[in-house]
Amino acid sequence: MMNPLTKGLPPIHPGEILREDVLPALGRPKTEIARLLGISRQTLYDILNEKQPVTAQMALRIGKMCGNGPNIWLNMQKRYDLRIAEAEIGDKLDAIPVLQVA
Amino acid sequence: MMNPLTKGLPPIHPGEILREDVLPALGRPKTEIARLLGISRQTLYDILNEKQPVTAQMALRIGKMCGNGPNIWLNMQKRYDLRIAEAEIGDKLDAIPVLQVA
DNA sequence: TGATGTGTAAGCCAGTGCTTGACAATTGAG
DNA sequence: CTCAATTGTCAAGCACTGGCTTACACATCA
Repeated sequence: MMNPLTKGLPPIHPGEILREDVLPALGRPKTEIARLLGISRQTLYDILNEKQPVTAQMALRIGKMCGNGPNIWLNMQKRYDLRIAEAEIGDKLDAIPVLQVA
Repeated sequence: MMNPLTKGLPPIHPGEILREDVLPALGRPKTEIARLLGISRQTLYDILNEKQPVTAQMALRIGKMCGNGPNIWLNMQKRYDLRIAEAEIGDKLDAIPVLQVA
């Protein structure tokens, strides 16, 4: 049986949405976006290239700029992190017993 | 007007739930819990004392042991992180404009 | 008595989030 | 054409974090 966490969905990094959908829709130079977000240009590129996660602070910034709040972004990152973590320690998880409440 | 993120709820660290409710219900020595989770005793104490966050890996471990999955733990941590981050950069957020879709 | 658990502290290490600075290549306005 | 701005990427640095080991004093209990 398939792991219930997976459900066939690929792990999507928030940077992908930002790069593919959001920024194109805004239609502004990335240099300006970074300046408006109050972060370095390099950091923005790292997120867009999925080399850096969307932290809570970043989620607040991006959520503010997009007008949709931080939760969407942080949730995406959370799901992404879970997938990565599961791939990393999934085997060790089997060794952890499910404890019964005494 | 109150910030919609806050809603009067205090930011609860997952370690508090673990310390106050879960571990007492399990009724096992913390030393054993740490061993079963596959983490160091110190790390467990740091989480219980809210000095370390519940990472994705930790959420998987704890979720497995408690039988309720990782999401609850990671969501709690996410909400907690958002509160902290908001307290840290809340003022700088005001400087970020809400961009209109061109 | 000795083994086990509790709580805390100190120090270490690898990794991460984010920064600045620099570079070559490209685009666009006057 | 020319010059300024944008793009995409690399390298190095810095402060901090997640997790570990080791250690200590105290409490509990077979």
